[in-house]
Amino acid sequence: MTDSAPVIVWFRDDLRISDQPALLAAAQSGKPVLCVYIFDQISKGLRPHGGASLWWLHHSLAALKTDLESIGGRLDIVEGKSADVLNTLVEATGASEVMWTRRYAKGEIAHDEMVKTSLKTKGIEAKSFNGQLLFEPWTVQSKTGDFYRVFTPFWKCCLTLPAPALPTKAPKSISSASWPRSAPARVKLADLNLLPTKPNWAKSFEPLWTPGEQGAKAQLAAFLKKGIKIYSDDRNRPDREATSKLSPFLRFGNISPRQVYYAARHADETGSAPSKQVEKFLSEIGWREFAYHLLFHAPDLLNQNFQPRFDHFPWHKPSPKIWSRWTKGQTGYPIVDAGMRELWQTGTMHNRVRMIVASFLVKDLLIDWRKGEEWFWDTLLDADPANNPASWQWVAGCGADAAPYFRIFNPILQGEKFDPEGVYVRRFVPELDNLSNDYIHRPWEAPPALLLAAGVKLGTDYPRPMVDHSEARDAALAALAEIKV
DNA sequence: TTTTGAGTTGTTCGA
DNA sequence: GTCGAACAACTCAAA
Repeated sequence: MTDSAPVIVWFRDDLRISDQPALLAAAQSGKPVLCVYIFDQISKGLRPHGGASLWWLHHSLAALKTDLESIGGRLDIVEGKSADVLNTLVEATGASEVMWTRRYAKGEIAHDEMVKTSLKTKGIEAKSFNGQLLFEPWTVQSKTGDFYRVFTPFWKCCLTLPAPALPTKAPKSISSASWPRSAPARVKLADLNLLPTKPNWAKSFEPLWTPGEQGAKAQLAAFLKKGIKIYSDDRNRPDREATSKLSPFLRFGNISPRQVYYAARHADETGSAPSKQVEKFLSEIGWREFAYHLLFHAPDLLNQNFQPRFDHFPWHKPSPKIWSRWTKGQTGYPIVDAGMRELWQTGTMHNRVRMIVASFLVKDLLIDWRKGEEWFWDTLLDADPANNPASWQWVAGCGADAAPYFRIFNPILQGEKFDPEGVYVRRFVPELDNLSNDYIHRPWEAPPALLLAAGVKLGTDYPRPMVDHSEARDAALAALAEIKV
């Protein structure tokens, strides 16, 4: 009996088989391995997935299943409370060890700690590994022993630390343990009902994304071939193709940050991409690290203003009408509307445009950043427990950054600067297709004859601006002045 | 110990 | 049309 005691690998946000330290350790133990995914939307402290994430999760699990089978393994899926499932499973299987990749949100840490303790009382060892970050949060600190609140010194410090471990290959083969009758009931992936049906709003995602490890590798290869070479120059241009599009893969661990980091370094070393471009890209991976470290050290990042003086900020409670104009991309500012519609149609949004739409919600409409964060959490394929709140707080001005409070994005200027020919706007706001470049970011200023010729009837075909930006800016500055220290 | 300078992502105003 | 200053003021490293 003890000979066949299996090792359980508990998969969570690490849905891959290469550079997967928990899986590798299990394979190297020489014991039979049980690969388990527990679909858990109910345990206290674990944030339920948003809608778009569920779509990605479904396809990631399908891919992981195939990948595990290719090395002789299997993926068993169970629905329920993680702790209950694991406890029943170890009893049923007589497992000696449970292995997993660490996660860093407040509730996740507490939850996994609880699981670890309850396994320990049964004499079962739980081993956790780092597969999610380049540097563990407790290893990066300033000279005073505190955590960093500013990115540049943070990233500088990271780069002086011992280099992250080199990525490892997938185990060549694993021997699967059987699933005893007394173990929790397994479910088929399809029975989790992760995919939208009525209506299938994810249909437009399908041609754009291939979730899973193979898809991640293909995406990385495509980026290394093209985007990374112009990354620093073009990354802010939503009308061009320079971003990596790796974020949802990283979110679900279809690829590890170490794999991305070393692939980019390699591109630099072999001269296939200029250092300047690569360094900029690596610093973006650094921002992901920074967000995770902030979340670890300031666990209430999701709900609480990082700067407490914002606790008294006079947020407006949006009417359903106002709210739907932002979410549906009907604000009357073309760059904002293009972004919100891109999000709805593709499950992602260009980084530059995320800042613009977020600034518009928070500064022009004076709506609490937490509302925006929730919307993004539900609609983004890359909805990330650290990046999402950290970035929203950054835009709102209450986050970890010396962001001057007067940094309020002007949606017209931003559009003209980063989408000068309106290529991006026209893609997602086709009703403005025939409007000339001069007015594509400010249609309400276009001469009536021009609008007529372009077939645009303001207020009918395309909305007038829901607020006057200049007035909204003054209102935001006045509100910000109220909470000045 | 204190001081100084720089810090992802910006905008407006007036010369 | 371009350019610099001003907007307010915290963190962190280096001098």
